[in-house]
Amino acid sequence: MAEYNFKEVESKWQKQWEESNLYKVSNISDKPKYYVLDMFPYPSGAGLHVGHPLGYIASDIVSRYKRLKGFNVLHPMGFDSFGLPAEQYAIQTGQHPAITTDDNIARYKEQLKALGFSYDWSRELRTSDPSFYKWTQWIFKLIFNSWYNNNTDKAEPIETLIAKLNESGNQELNAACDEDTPAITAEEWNNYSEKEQQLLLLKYRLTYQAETTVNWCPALGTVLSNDEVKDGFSERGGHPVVKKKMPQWSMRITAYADRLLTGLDNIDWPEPIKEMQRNWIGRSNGAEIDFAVENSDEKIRVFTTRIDTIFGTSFMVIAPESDYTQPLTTKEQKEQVEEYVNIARNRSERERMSDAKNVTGVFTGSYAIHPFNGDKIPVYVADYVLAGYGTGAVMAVPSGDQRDFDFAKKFDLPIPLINDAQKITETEADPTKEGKIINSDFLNGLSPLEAMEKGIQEVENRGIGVRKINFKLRDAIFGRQRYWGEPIPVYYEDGIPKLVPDDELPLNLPKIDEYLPTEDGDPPLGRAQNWNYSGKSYELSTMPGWAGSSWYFFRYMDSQNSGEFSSDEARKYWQDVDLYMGGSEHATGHLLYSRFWTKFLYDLGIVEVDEYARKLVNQGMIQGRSSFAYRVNGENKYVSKALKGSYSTTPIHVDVNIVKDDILDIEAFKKFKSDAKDAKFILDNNKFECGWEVEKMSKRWFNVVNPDDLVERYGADTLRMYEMFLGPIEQSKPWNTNGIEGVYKFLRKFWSLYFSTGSFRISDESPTKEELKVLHGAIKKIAEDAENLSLNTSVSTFMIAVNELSTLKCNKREILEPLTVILSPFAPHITEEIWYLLGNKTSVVDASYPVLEEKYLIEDTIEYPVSVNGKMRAKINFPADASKESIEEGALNNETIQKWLDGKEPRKVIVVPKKIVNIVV
RNA sequence: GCGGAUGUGGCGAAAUUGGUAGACGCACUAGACUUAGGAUCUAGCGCCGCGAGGCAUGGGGGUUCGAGUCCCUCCAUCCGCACCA
Repeated sequence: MAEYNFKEVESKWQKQWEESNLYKVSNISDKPKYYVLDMFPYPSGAGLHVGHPLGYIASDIVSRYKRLKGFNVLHPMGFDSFGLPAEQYAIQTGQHPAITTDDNIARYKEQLKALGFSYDWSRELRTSDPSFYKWTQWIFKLIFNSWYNNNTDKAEPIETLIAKLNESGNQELNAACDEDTPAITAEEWNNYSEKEQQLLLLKYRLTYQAETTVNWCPALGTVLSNDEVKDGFSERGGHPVVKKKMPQWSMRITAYADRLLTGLDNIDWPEPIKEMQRNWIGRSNGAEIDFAVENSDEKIRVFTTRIDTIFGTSFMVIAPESDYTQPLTTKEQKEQVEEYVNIARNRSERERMSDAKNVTGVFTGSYAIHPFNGDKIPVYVADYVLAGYGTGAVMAVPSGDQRDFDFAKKFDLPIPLINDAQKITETEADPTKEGKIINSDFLNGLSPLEAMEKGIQEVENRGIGVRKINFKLRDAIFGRQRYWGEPIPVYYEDGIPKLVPDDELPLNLPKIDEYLPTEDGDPPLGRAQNWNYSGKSYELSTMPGWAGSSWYFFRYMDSQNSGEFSSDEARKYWQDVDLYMGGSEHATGHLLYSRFWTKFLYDLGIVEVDEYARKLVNQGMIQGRSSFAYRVNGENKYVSKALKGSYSTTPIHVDVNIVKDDILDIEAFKKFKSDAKDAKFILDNNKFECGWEVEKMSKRWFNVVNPDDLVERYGADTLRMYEMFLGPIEQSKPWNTNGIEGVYKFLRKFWSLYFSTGSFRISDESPTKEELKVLHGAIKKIAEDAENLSLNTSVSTFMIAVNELSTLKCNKREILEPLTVILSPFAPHITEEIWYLLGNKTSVVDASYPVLEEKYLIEDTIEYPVSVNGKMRAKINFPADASKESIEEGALNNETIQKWLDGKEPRKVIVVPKKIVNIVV
């Protein structure tokens, strides 16, 4: 077999690997552990496209590299198999989503296996599998049975809360709870009925059911979490979303806001992801202040981060949905306010956002009293203030805040200046933090920063407010009115949610005959027969998509364990993920929720770590690169790109699979587009060139490139290396198959190093210094690149090494065997075959990474570029052990240099060892 | 508007972190071998110039003997957030 036959080689070894369970990993090992995790895919019907494997290939290379380096590597794969598409397909066809899902997974696995990934498939998991969601339900129960103690700053079992309530009520409690939790004494608590007690506990539980404003998507018939809504539309499907009040299961993620924020400092994640999470959590420091209301007992409590500007308050604004609205509206204004509130309430998110520039609002008729100077301040209702943030009311400082400014202009309210550095214009406020405070009584003369501190102190002294930290983060809605998700292990007794006992788990998803909501508007589970716990109905909503993915990384450690979430030994050994590879689109969803659950499990002592992924790398998105042929308007005629300027044309999408190097296969095009079969083609240089544009990879634009086709044509090893060669892993880029030939050519050249005159022939001669230098140079560079994931340059390094060895006609075992080993993470099949041909009985996977010998890299002489006044002149060789002095001496006395110096004395000589000699005249 | 990232040949990209810019690959050009092949090999390939040489890392300015790299400023593209008080 002198010719490299990738088909034969790849299928042979894939079969071998599978039969011998080569990639099975043990939880018991003396080796250090390394855990490489890919974000598991949702198995969609479309199969993998060429963008999906990008991260998988990179993580597989790292896994294989770490194995060679002597680590015990956990590298699992599974499927996030609950989700909307399978359910919608079920609604249309009646086919059970489990069947669709199984089919899709089978196809995904086939595709993944064809790429030669070193996954331990014995650990495969699926979130929709009862043996997996049993533990998702188990965690749900733990969360339900916990509360957050702000004093200890961790979650605790609900029993400790009950003990405190028995003892002293909730007066001394410092806990995360609902806003409307009443203050009660121990006596009151003890006099509560069982039901009343349970209702109160719900206000503390880390997952709870409450009437909440939710994102309701009528088209999908379900609620969505904040991160599933983009610009007022659902992320999946792009349907409009409205705000609606509904009783919903929620997770009290807000209890963890601070820890989720500070935890970011200890993990090696990309800065943009950390920044997105920081913004999403949105911590801000400030104060809450009470404003009295004229002729009323009401007080308006506002939140501000700029208490230094309090003397610039010329009006107040409350949110339309705010509880203040009703009591503050006077009789005269009632009609107007109600009308406004109604309009505001019925506007969709989308309308509200697109209309953000239009300032609207209505006077309530009430006046607040400035707490420091006693001024009368009119109170307005306006929808630019949100009910959900802070207190739902603001003190408006028009000179310092643009929204307040716009409002003041529109309603002709005063705009007092409170800072000597403020420069406001006709249209713009100035929120400066420079300058000194003016017109502000006791704050005068202070800098804004000083004034903030003094203001807060004063407010606290007078007992009219408190220092306060606010977060943008909201509790996460946890229920979905869908079928294809984990059942929530809860039933209802007398309207109180009760947990299904552990020994009844998993609570299996029941069979139903139709997947639509019931006639009464209940979720699909309302159709299930016997969906009850000894006569008491189970919860009808299911868990959201992010439930299973919030903890799956712990399950891989011991995924077949049926008695435990995972064994202590397994978790103690694997600890956490060393490298997590996945897309940045999960920044404020999965990547935040999973940190939350990990911290929770850590608090309960179930897991050992409070951050589960040390290092995260985001692979870039692969975009589509659409090809276009230019059709002459009004004629059945197409024109090559370079000539289209002379015609009036319309670009027509062309299937990228019939275009090579931007040259169109015209015969294939005639078949692709039936109405073009008699078309004329105006060529340029005998070729028809297509234009191209970057678009999302989608069937619609005929720009989907399927990895199977490329594996068929070039083999998995070529595709793997080409995807890495494309550019830095973190970078998004359009897919372009141009250039794959170069990698294919490389592998054939590599192969031919081992063959001469048609047969495998390898020499046992000792290598020359030059050959050793090539090898060790490669070992060094590849190891460095693998450590910091510069996999694109490693491919280049291999190409250079193979080219050089090929030029040197080197076929020596001592060189080629180690080269095979360092290439094996990148091209596992071809190297496995070579390894076998070299006479090894075990897999190349079990080889160890060759030891780098720096001595082969050290040169006898070093070539220094020599420059005069910063201008490069030539390279001159110096002995490798030359000192700075001897170089100066040598360089200055060099005849050529003397000529450049033109007889002048050098003013300065700079020698950077191994780098440069620069002479300044 | 706020936050983040990125700008280098015809294209994808390198650049040991301040030291010969464009490695490696694609495309292209010329040649060799060929029972013409989508095989292989050799050479060329940033721009201007016959040449010596000059100009080049989004634009402008600065620091330095020396800047793709550091500083200031402007511009463009992409991504995220968006009435968060």
